[in-house]
Amino acid sequence: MHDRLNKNSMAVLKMVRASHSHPTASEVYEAVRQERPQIGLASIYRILHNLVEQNYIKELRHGDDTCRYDAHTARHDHAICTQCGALLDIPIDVALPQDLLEAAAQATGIEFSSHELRLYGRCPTCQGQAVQHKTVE
Amino acid sequence: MHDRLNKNSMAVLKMVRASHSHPTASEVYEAVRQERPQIGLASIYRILHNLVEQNYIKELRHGDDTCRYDAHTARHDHAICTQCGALLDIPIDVALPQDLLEAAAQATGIEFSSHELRLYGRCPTCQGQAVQHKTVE
DNA sequence: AGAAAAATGAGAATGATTATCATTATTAGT
DNA sequence: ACTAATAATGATAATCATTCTCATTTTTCT
Repeated sequence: MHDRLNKNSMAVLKMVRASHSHPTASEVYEAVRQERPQIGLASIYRILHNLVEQNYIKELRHGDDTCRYDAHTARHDHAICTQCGALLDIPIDVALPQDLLEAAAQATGIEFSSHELRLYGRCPTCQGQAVQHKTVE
Repeated sequence: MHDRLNKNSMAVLKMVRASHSHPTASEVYEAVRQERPQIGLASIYRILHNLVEQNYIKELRHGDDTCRYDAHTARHDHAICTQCGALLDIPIDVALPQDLLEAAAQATGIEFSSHELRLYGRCPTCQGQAVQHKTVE
């Protein structure tokens, strides 16, 4: 565990930071290959795990079986499309009442440290597709 | 797609309902095998998917790579242990202000239909273990 | 009963992730 | 700078949850 990042790690971190679409390990691999063609997929996984452990990035999981990465490490909330599964960042700060969060935590006995709000519904793209679908048929 | 459940499906549903621990497909398989020893794992997966589709149960996913099932289909929130990954139901209704949810949905453009609050922190078991760990060492 | 349709289970296939390990790069001590 | 020790790398095999395939069995309908 070192503090300083080497070239491979820097390339991975830069890629995740540049992407706004929560890339998967494979997507990171394909993008980083452009700059560092000799890098292996195993290193991508290793480096992503290290970056998560060192808090440079966060790991995201939802519906599908691949996990995604996000360089936006500050606490924020997500919207999940019930049709296509897309995971969107909620771009505003949703200030939930602290007392409600604490009451909920107390009800389970956990030592409350953070939270996330998830909204479910059809994303703008899928709403558009649904309309188009109807008019076409 | 039928309305009526057959014996295998009933056995699976009963097991998921009886369990309070969000069982995985393998756990359901092992438990259902006791009553119906000839059942195959493929059927467990098929039946679980059908039950989800027919809204008898819900599928849950968090940190690990296995998906879990829950017969508690009413909207409710979860607490996730940051140490062991346990997913606990929050046993009270957390009434978040509707206007905040709607504002958040509007910010992403999704057609808001439901939501889930996730709390993160150490679960009671892990809190206990941490204390024990310290006194032992 | 008998034909058609659906469900079943055994095992193979898939696909993301992890482990292994020989090789290469980096660091530390002198 | 020179070597010994240590860590990082990448190719490939292994793992494991889940899905697919398909021949057989069960159910449904008449």
